[in-house]
Amino acid sequence: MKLLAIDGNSIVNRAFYGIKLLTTKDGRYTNGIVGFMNILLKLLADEQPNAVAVAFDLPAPTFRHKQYDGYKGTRKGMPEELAQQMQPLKELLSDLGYRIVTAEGFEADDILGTLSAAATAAGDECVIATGDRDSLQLVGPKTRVLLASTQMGRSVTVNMDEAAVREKYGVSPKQLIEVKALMGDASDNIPGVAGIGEKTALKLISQFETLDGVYAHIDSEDIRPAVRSKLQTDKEKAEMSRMLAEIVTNAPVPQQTQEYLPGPGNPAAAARLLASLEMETLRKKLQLDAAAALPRQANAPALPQCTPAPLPGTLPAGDSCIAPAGDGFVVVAQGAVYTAAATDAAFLHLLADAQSAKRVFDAKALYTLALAAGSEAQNIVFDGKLAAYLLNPAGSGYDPVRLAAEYGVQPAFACEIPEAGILAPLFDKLAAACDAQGLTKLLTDIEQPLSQVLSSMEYTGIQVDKKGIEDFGVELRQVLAEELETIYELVGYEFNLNSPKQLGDALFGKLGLPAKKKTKNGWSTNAETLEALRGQHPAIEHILLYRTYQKLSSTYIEGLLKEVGPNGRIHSTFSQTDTRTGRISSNEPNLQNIPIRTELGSRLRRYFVAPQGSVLLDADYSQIELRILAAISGDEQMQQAFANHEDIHRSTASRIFGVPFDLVTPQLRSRAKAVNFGIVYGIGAFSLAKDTGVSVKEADHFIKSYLAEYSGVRQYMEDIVKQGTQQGYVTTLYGRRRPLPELAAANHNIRALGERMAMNTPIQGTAADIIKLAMIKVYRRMKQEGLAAKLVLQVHDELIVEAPQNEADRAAQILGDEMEHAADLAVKLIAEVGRGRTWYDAKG
DNA sequence: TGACTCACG
DNA sequence: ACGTACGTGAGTCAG
Repeated sequence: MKLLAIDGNSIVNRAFYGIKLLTTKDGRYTNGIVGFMNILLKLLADEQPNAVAVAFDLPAPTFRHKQYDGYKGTRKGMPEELAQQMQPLKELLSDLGYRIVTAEGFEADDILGTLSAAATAAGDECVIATGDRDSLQLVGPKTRVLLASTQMGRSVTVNMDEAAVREKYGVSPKQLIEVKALMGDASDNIPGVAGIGEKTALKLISQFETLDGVYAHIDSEDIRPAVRSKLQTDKEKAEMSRMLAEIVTNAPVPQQTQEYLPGPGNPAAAARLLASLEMETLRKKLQLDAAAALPRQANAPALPQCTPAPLPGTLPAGDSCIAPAGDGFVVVAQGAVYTAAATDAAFLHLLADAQSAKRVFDAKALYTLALAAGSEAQNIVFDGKLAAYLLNPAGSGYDPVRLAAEYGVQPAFACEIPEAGILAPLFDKLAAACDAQGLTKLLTDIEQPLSQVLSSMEYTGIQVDKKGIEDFGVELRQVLAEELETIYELVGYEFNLNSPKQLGDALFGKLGLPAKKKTKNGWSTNAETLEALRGQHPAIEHILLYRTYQKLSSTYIEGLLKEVGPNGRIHSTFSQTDTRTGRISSNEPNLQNIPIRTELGSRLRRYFVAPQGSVLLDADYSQIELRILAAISGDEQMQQAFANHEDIHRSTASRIFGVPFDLVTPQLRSRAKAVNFGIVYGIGAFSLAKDTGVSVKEADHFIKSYLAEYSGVRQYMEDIVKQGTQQGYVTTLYGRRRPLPELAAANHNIRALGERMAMNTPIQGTAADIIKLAMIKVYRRMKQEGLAAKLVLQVHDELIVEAPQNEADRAAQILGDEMEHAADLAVKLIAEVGRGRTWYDAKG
């Protein structure tokens, strides 16, 4: 038999500090639980134990078995963020069938001591998992300690058996007790001998075996006089410490290894708990069924059964619920369940039927399905996926069954398709929750209409000049090869230049260049670092060039070519549920980060084209985030600057540097621009200094002048942080919410991050709301006026339309007008429209 | 899979 | 004393 005995408190502590703060959408912390479970799963896989015991300290011991005057039990209290996680963790472990072991008046390590002694006596093997070195004294012929520790920022587990302990400390595991008696342990309030540290203690014990041995040879020549006098002074303390240092083996806990064989537990309860803790990955790892997580009332009558049937050509009149299920879709109407494939004529008919109202999960996919079939989906009245996103934009993927478990939805009936029974009640619940949180208007007036626009954009795609991209690629690869050769020659040997680790070794190791900052795995080799090394070695500038070309070649040339369809167009996916702030994201490929800042990179935009006879229209908002800041903060200075059509960065420079408007130099303007950006991001002097190249002190001064000059902004920033802290979330102008549990963290850095997010999210999020509104308006106008012009891309503050030549004027007018009038703020919105045959030209 | 790097607003 | 601006996605390496 093999027993795995875990020091629950110690491991959960390691887990908590090793993983960034995670919370559920209602602000319950979960990172300790996640980390603990991951460690547990790894231990189970590595050790394959028969039995498992998880020992915990009891939260508030009423008495101590280690009686000692000085002992106040001053182990560092656990932070609130972790304390909250202990109960659910224990519950989860029990539900999974593992035995929790506690004993009044005994700490976890005493329980481990007891269990390992008992196991050894019974001839069983015992493996102890802990982060506490004290447990090493328990190592024996049948007991190993798996010591979790953090080395250079990464967590490692060291397997300690008797030989390993001897090797590391030069004494036997048991002798570690004697060592500790001498050196003491402040965190355990073990006094030891004053002035004797680990080194001396180890030396004494390796020579004299035990504490008694040391005192028996106190006059030995091998003990230096200074040490001798310390030993003599604290003899009593040492003997007391000897007792305290030894982990006890008589805790009142079951001693038979069999007692700790995992039981059946309660898998359904475990699944429900995991769902409520929003631990989807863990649920999968534990192989618990998502459907098992659905709530069931005790003694509830068996659910009525429902058997799926193929979707008939006509459906009984009435509303339906639709969701993706398996390879196809499930349709629930009038309490009956139907299945349908994406190409099913009956299904497409249902989608296009304007008479039947549909509540769906992922409307965008259905709109696209209909478009591909040459029709248009009608009367989609509710999208559960978008509702779930608005309720919790921090979610990681939205799945109906999972959401049902998370929201505690009771299935209406049982069905072999788990989605079927929960769909209607889930939609009811999500709709009610949106109502309760004031999100309904945002859902029905922005997100839901937008899903149709995005569907159209994805379906339309954007045309590219494939040959042009390929030729560009050939050119780049040629330069890359030359650069690579040059670099190898200059450095003196060949290595993988794409590996930051190998590059770091080359530059800072072989070449001996001064390393700036370190990363977890070595030296940082980012562009900023390399830029600072320019001129110190001829290879540096070639490496920077190589990096740039490599990025262009792999991400943009190869990445884009992979995605060009047979029609010569690229159909990116626009995700409406992936960002915390309400922005849209683009993937496969990402068309929102096509280069523009450098001449070479922006060449790529010449290959995004309009087909023969059409043009591209490009419209972007001018300074939308600063305009929003001016509007929502009510800052009169800033509003006035925009009303006067001033160059905002120049105006800011003039104010904060106290220079007449016309005397602002380009350098001052550029610094002011950096401050404006910084303000939107929730500024810090350090980062502003880094960005502008001035000293931290100067940067701090800039910020102070800015906030003094724009006092409305200062007030707004203070208020929004206060409000976010009180409410636990911040909102945009249109009521979009972002929960900010970080604002409640005890950790200063995390809280500071929360404050920056509180300052930035309403601005970034409101900008996202506004351009979404503009997209809907542009889409509707084009359609209403019978234009063939189509929206094809969105890049956060920029819209791109493909328009036939003869519609270009009209389409450009619609685009600009609708963008400028999408919102009515205290500050006017300005959109600048350009046109051209390529994206490069249209934006010029 | 996470870390690093770098492209965009 | 510490770490350090908001929001994304993709390619690459290395454990």
